[in-house]
Amino acid sequence: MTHASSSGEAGSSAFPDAEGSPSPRRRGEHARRRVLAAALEVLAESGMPGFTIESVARRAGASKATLYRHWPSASALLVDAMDAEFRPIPDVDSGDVRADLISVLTAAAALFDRSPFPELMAAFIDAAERDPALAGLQATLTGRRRQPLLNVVVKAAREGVVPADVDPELVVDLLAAPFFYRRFVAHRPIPADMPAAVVDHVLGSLGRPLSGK
Amino acid sequence: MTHASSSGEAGSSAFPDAEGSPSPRRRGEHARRRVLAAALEVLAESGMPGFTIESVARRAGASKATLYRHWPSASALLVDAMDAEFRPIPDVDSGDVRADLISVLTAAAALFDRSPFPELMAAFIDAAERDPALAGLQATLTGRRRQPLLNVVVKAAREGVVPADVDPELVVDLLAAPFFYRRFVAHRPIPADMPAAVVDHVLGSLGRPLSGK
DNA sequence: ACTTATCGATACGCTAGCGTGTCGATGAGG
DNA sequence: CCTCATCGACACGCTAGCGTATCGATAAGT
Repeated sequence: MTHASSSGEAGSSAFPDAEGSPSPRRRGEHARRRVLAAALEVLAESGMPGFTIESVARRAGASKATLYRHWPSASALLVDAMDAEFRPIPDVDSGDVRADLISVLTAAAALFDRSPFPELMAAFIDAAERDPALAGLQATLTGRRRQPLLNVVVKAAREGVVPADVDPELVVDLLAAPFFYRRFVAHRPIPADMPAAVVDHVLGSLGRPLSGK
Repeated sequence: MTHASSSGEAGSSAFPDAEGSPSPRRRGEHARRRVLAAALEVLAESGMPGFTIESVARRAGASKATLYRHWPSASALLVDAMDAEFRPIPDVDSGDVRADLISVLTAAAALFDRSPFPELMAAFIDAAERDPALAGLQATLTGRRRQPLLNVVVKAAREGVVPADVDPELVVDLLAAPFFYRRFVAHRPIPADMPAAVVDHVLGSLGRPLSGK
């Protein structure tokens, strides 16, 4: 398989290497990268309705034939582009759990204010709803972005800063979710002190789990 | 103006009444309702890319001319359709704050499993990102759906079940957000006991606010 | 029963994207 | 320096949606 297929796992990012030729020409790599970047630009600007082979090719200064050479469909192209965009996020570990959480969440909140992330995210949410390959990729990418947060929470649990019987994944949900919710659902502003407020609420609940469960 | 314009406030839902005729014929109401229902079906099935005047008309068994008679654009039609779909949610007040919260969240979580709500929501998130009228409508509709939760929280604060100095809106965010996040961002399942777990975490944090704020 | 606004159907020219195919140009590997 | 895979460009027939216009049919109000 020479390109990311819409049914395959996310993140292969394999070159289009012909199986017969011993040492394939790699001139295509430049074109490929330009197309991936153009794809994200188009998606951010026009959303799924405007995400079109012709439109991406035009933006990339590439020929349609080149796109079809690399990807079998617009959906497959989108998978590759999104996978290339969202790289892993660096970890933090200052020793202070609260500070680390606030730091990560503040960085994340900043993303919501800067193009093209929110537009891409919104378009991707819609697309993933109807394309299983995109849904799987979104799950993978989300897990990737959750990792630093999860690491801090797990470490805190190991050190006893937080009770060991709580589900770390749920804690990460509680921490990260409000920002997505405000930005994409409620459409209300995210104040600068929101990361601290969220962290304090969640940490507070973990320090003193309810008895009446 | 005879129809909901894309720049107007949400929820006018006015009939198309000609200003000159004293007693306008209202046959159009049937057609109008069929079209609104069809619009939501199409949107849920095909997302924004497939949300098309022709497609909606076909589904509604209506003529394109009829659609253009009622709405100036596809966006205006979408505003009306979404506004008609999401009616206010009934309040709950059993006297038990925890039980009330869990009840509302469980009902909400059930929505995520049943078409066409999630598909509509996803499509709407994308659409609202690029159309200010839709963004405003989404904010209005979201506020409408938050109301029951907000009432419970405010009541709890008034009764002292919860400290009075917390921001009720933020509490509602913390309660509602994780479900949207799981469904549309993380693409992970929502277990049956998640509403209780979320409520307990959030209530726990409110019962014992952090000192280090 | 008559009037009349609204209806569904259908047709129009137009644009845009699709997916494929064919060029000559080009640039990296041998 | 030569070769050949890949490139960009362009053209093709096709489909789908756009927005407008014009019909006779229909059903509500009088």
